[in-house]
Amino acid sequence: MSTATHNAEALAQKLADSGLRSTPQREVVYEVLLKKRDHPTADEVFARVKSGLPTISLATVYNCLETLVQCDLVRAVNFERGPTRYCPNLRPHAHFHDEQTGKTHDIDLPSELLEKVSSVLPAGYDAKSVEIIFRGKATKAAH
Amino acid sequence: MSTATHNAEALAQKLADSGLRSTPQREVVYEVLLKKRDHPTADEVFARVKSGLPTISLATVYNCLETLVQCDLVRAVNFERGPTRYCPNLRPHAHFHDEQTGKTHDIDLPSELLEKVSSVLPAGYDAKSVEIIFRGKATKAAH
DNA sequence: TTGCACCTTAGAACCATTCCAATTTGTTGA
DNA sequence: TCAACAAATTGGAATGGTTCTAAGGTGCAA
Repeated sequence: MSTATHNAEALAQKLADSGLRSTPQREVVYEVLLKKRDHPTADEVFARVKSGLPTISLATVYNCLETLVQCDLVRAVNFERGPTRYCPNLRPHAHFHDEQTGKTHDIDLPSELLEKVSSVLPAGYDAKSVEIIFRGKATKAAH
Repeated sequence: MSTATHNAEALAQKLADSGLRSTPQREVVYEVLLKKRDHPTADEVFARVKSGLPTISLATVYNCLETLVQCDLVRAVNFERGPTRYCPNLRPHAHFHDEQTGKTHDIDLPSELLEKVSSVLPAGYDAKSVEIIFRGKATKAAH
């Protein structure tokens, strides 16, 4: 079975879990995110998706991205006012924002660190998620 | 010397350091941020500032906020697509975003933790700043 | 095979922000 | 003191990302 087929089935499954349908648009949008993990904006996804599905509309791309976020297949990332970016990496990770290049890199986080971070919360604060963003420059490229 | 006067002088000093002038607009915008530290948007700042300076324009509020950020007197905060929020708290701190109320709380961070967090960065990544955002619900109000 | 809920689509509308050109204000040095 | 120049403010227009709306398509379920 090809990777694409496998992803499509995993997607169909997750969508079904939420009572939603799998559609060509949703499949292609998801494939595009998995294929090039450079935190694209909705516009960039739109451009990439069009080569496989020329009649798709921008509104649909927004809809699909929103759906994927709801189904926990994709994370929406916002830092620095500007377009939302999308990330199919579901492992716990931080983002490193390179101020020179504007590129965003994923940084894996040991679960031990996440616990440590959450432990600074005073009583009465119940965090469902933690997001960590680094800003600076990357002197060498990473994966 | 009143607090307001003291703040105004600190502001004038910081502005002068960058070769900028202190103006009534900049003073009032800064006062407004210091007075109610609830991470207001530019629009909210605009509304609050108008009571003291009825002829100020929204464009000026944006300009002043940008200036204050440049002078390191204020932090601009962006999470959740939506308007930028402004925060006069300069101590290292994280933000806790209460998903029920939409309110944002400051969480002080021990410098020891910041070091720990930064230590997860692989070689080649040089972080100038770290931002930490919690999301969840606050079962009791804090400060 | 008809009905109905879900999806997609194009374009209009929206909202936060930035840009622009025209004043106003402040500062400097003649 | 004043002229001249720079810095700052203003209102409105323009922009860019996103959401809304209304209309048309698609596919499962009785």
